[in-house]
Amino acid sequence: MPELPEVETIRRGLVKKILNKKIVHVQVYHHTSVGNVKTKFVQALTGNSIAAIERRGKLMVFQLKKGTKSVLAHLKMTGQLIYEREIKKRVELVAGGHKLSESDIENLPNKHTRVALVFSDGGQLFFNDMRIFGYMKLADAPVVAKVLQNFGPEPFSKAFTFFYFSLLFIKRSRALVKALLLNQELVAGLGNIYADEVCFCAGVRPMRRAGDVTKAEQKKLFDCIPKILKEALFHRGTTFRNFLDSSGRKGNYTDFLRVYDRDGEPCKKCGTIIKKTRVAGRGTHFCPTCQK
DNA sequence: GTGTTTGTTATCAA
DNA sequence: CTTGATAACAAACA
Repeated sequence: MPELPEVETIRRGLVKKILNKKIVHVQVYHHTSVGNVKTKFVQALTGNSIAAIERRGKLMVFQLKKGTKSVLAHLKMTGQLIYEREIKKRVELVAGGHKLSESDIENLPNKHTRVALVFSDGGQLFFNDMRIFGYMKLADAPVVAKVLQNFGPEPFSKAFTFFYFSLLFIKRSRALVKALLLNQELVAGLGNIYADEVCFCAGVRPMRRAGDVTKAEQKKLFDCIPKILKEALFHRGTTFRNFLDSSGRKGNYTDFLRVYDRDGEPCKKCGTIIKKTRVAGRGTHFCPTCQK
């Protein structure tokens, strides 16, 4: 589940790898992944290059150099954006005895590859997406602006203030804390993993009503959001199932998770067995002792 | 065959 | 119109 730390890890990797490189070939293996406009997609990208890569929440915006259009890339649940250098260099690396990850050795494209971009230096960017929820879609400036407008503040930005955050608990007093954290229009970038981790960090149960959360607890949640996300970003994200970064490497935050996917295991803080339940339609993990 | 996984959106009720 | 709850989507795996 690529959430803010995973998407940001990918974005930073891609900035180093593909920025301003000429796209010489575009292969679309699955037309719905590009919004059913395969021909337009190929035409807009071929001969063009990516001038900037921005991120808003879990959405990446690839700004094209020629023209005013951008490509909106959303990985949803199982999307990957993996860059590989030309085959020759990979063979040399293997011959040189360097350790490579599974996906470096794996042959791309594979059966889940939906789009491939080939650059003039021989590098290739593969968009893999097992479940086909994700997309790479062309969008002109007004559409991009409209889409970005629907996002709440970035947790690392100045716009994310405690004044704003605490107001949410009044305006959305009947919502569950978990639902509030997952709502991209309120706060951008949290998904199922980090919503649970933030709740543990703050000592608040995810199934509480926002209106019942005290100011002190709101403050803890507010402080925990950037804290947990920064921690995860430092470790290059969490690989629960599908996540790989732009080099095909797994995220290292998996070992640091306190509650997510740890049901039946002892709490790292108090030893109580972590429980799993369903909140806001999602699998939800919490420590019955540490979280009130 | 069944249940489960989740980001987002559609749909419905209040 | 707003808010909140829930189903649906899609593919793979235990």
